[in-house]
Amino acid sequence: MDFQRELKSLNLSITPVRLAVLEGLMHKPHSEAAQLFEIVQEKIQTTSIQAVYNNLNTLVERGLVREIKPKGMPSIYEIRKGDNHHHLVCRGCGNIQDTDCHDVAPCLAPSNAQGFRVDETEIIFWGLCPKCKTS
Amino acid sequence: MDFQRELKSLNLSITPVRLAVLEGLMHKPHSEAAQLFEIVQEKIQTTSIQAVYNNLNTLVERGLVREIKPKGMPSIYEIRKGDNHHHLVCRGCGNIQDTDCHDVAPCLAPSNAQGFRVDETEIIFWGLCPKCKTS
DNA sequence: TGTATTATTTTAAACAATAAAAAAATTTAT
DNA sequence: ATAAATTTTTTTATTGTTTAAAATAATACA
Repeated sequence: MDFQRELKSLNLSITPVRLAVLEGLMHKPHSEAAQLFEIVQEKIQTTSIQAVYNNLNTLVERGLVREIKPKGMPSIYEIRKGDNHHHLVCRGCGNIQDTDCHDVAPCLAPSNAQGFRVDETEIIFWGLCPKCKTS
Repeated sequence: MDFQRELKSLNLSITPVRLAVLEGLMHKPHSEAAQLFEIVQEKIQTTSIQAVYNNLNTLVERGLVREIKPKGMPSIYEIRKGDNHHHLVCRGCGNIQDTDCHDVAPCLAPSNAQGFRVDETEIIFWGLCPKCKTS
């Protein structure tokens, strides 16, 4: 994925921190800000968590990154792909997995939108992952 | 709804604060903790927000109350009903509305559970409410 | 009624995220 | 290539939400 090109097309400056955030997300999807900060820090020792938050926020605003905020956990982030996938979240250990949306319809249409203009459907499947299931 | 009976069957003490929290939720669903605190305070002037949080947490644990945490907003709470309804959330003003689940299947079955034992499907429809849509 | 348990109050603290402003880097236009 | 304008980063501080801990009070149970 050519992040430089992506950034340029969004009129965002190409900076080392920004690229490191995107590469970090590419490499470790579902990372939270603090984890990304550690990853970025390996490349850029002088960086700050504030820079990570700043970048995550602008990238989310511009639609390049998706933020998911399961309750009880800090926000986690992933590169936004063209697909419409959802998430499996383990109540035990917080492990998060992608799961494809098998049908577009239920994802776009609430049974009664009550006048809302819906632009996104967020689905979280809560449960226990294979490991936590047995213990 | 007989909250006293409900609490008793869960082996929870029946206390004024706890009843006021439940009545508050009954009366104003989708309230956040701070709002509930105000409501409870009208009846019990000496109460604390900590008591509200404590009670919300135990009620959520015991399954009597549901917590929804849309990103960018504090948790909001509602009495858990037998149904499997979902939520419309306005990006503009934070307004939250219930919407029925028109089909059980998509709510229970991810296309690929990857070994997870799924026990709940949480769906948030994001968009703009009628008011925010026009402005 | 007395004892054990549970809840409440109070005070403090943790945690996640945002705010603001100066310094530095990047982009744009010359 | 350079200067000016813009954007980003760093640094420091702060906010907002929620949790923690311990003493006090209330409730439940025998």
